Amino acid sequence: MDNQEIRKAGLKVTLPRVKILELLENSTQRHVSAEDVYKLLIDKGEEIGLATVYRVLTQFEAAGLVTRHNFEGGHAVFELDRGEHHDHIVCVVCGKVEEFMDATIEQRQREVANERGFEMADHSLIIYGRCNEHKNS
Amino acid sequence: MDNQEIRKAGLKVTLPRVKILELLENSTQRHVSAEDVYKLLIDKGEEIGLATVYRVLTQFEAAGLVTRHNFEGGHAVFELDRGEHHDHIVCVVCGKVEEFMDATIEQRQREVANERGFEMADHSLIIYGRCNEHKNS
DNA sequence: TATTGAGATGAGAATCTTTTTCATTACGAG
DNA sequence: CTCGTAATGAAAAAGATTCTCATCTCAATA
Repeated sequence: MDNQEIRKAGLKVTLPRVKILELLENSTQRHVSAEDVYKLLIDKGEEIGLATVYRVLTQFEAAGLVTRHNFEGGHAVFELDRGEHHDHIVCVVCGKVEEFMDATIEQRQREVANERGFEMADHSLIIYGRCNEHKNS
Repeated sequence: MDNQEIRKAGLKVTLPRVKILELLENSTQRHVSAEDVYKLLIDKGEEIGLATVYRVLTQFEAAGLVTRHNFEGGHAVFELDRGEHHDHIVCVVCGKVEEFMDATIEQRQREVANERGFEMADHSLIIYGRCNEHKNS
């Protein structure tokens, strides 16, 4: 239940927070911007402020409920954390995003960090390329 | 010589472009924002506009002279391309950035892309962790 | 269940980054 | 050296995000 997740994050269970979390859970789009969340909620007839959306998403990020991605494009997108870690591959033509997880890469990253005296906490890997439909363009 | 690089990129050799390229070559900081470039040049007594800095950096990126990174922080940073590709490992405490290149990871990335029908054009890998001096914090 | 105070919200202002507009200027081909 | 095109700078505009502050709401407790 949503309320538990919010409470576990040390946040009061408020209407805006519940609405945003619900939307993230039910959205067909994996990656949504703050603006997206705001518009989707407004379209659904909910009453919410853009500032609140930004605040809540940042809190959710701090709580580990969502991940913020700085893809290209000048604005951040958020993704609900469903437990399974993965990286992204983005088509530079149509913007399609696919997810993947590769044990070899994960493993080597940890090793590379250690070799340099770092203790890996997290990482961000984005592969840019042309998808099947746009290999020519 | 700088002028050759600019000319090769299909751009006219103008004072602002030369100044920016010189600065990138001589800067001690590997990663600079457009704002950084602008301020550094102004401080050196050069006459340049911020809009020009943005324009030129974008052109340099398109020409493959520099790489734009979307680290966290809401603003892009640029890095002079010195030929050798590399990825980054960033200390989440002090912000120190080190570079690395790992053939295994590079190789697997290409494979992962192909497996999914993508033709890899580029990629961005950033490992976040705690460096030697901040493993405890 | 009513009270109440800390924390949360919404609207709009403010801030920051980046892009656009447009009149002026400078490169470089001839 | 002349001239057309591309480049520049300043300021305005646009876009993303944060801040301010008066108001409201959750949830602990009386």
